[in-house]
Amino acid sequence: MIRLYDTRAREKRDFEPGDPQRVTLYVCGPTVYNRAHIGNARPAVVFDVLAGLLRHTYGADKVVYARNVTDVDDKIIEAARADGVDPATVTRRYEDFYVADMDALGVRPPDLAPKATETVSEMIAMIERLIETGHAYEADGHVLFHVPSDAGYGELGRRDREAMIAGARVEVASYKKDPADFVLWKPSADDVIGWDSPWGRGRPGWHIECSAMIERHLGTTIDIHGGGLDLIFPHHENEMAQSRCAHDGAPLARYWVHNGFLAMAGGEKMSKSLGNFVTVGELLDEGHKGETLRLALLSAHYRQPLEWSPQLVAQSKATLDRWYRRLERIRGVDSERELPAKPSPAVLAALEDDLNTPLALSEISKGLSSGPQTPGAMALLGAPAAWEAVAAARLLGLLQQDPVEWFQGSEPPTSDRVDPRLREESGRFGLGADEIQLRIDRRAEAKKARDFGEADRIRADLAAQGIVLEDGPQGTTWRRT
RNA sequence: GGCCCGAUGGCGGAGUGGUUACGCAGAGGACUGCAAAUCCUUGCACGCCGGUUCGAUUCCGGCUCGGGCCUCCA
Repeated sequence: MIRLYDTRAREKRDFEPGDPQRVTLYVCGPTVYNRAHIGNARPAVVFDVLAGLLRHTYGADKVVYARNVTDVDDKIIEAARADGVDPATVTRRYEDFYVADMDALGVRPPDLAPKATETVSEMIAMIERLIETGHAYEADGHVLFHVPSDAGYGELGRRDREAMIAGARVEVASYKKDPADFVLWKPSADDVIGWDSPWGRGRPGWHIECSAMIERHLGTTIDIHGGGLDLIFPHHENEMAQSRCAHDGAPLARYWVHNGFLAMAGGEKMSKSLGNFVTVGELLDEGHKGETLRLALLSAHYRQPLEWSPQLVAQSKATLDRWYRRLERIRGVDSERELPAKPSPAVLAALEDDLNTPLALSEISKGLSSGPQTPGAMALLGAPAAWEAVAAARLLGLLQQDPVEWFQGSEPPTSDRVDPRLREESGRFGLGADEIQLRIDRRAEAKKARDFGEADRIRADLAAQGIVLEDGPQGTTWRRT
């Protein structure tokens, strides 16, 4: 039984889907006008793990996971104007970056990635329904949702009317009937992207986008709606209100799941507006592997704050190095010897308890250490616990690579599409495998001649280029640091 | 100001009314020509003040500190 902390109930609840044959998950995706920072990647990774768990539990073909792309937004319009291009150029560019960045982090593509610009007619239809039922009104070219018309408003963010009005620091537009009313549709000037509508040429407000995309692709009431903590109010509150009012009171989602934030050194939230962020692309360009970043993101419980630091990344790398060595050992040298296994029950239990990834990771560590310690013996003898730990790691999107590739791979995942040859020439990847083997052979000869000075020189020279040699019973192996 | 979180060893980070987290780093040992890796051993903890209890890091209250939302933001 999966248990999830439901933001609306403010407690962990047993998860029961409306229809186990079709479990629906919707997560607010990126607004594509700039590069994703590592904090933006947290929900993508967290909900990727949740989707994986749901698929494991209900069957891969029983889960529908949608993560939208917001490709119409005032920030996009600004960015396009600044670059002198049209918005579609901006959104295409950054959507490609987003897909590549998430792929590097091992985030499996969602089943559906609906775009706001492709759902405008549904938004208009939903707005019309809201007007008909008295929950929205047209004013001064805008259409606004009338908050007092919805008795349930405020239940997610736990805000009463006074609090909302007191908190509204923004100047209240004169055309609003109530200070809490929010925009469903706004007019577009001639030189701004827009669509024809019963209220003139304009564009949708942010909140209606998600409501319409959910309705179209997943249905009236979905099982889980996810996103970052900061979306609770106003975004999700508004989404919830719109959908409920457009659907005769049917709730938008059975469970609301929100991830906590990443902080930078000093504990302050990482955010675009504060400028204290590091992008996924930058981290990849520094040579960090996507799986390392993924492990770092999963090292804290998803609702807890997580301070991003070089130490966190280094620690994650060290952990994965160890795990890959164990994988190498339990598997032996022959990759064909992989035994099929189910994820270990302890790891599943941890994940089922509100996605307790730190505990899950700890169980994986324990599992990988179990069984006979002789190379290859586990493959022959079974060592079920170790194999179950491997399967569990893979459920989390870790240990996806071949160990040889992990340690010796010359092609770190990269964000931009740079011709690999250019990087090779620039010395970026250092020595090739053949050259390294040549030096190892030369060192072996020196060792045989008991010329340890020369042997150590070769080793030190390689080390300076990021190549570590390890002498084992079967000879010398190497890896990149 | 309103609402809401958090505070665990050198660091990261779970968990629990009385017993072990786990990982990283450190120390000692084994192995090694020396290393690296690996294995063994090992030290180090529950913000402060009260309360409940036979017993609290764990429950309750208060305090302090930190953070988030209330405005675009994952």
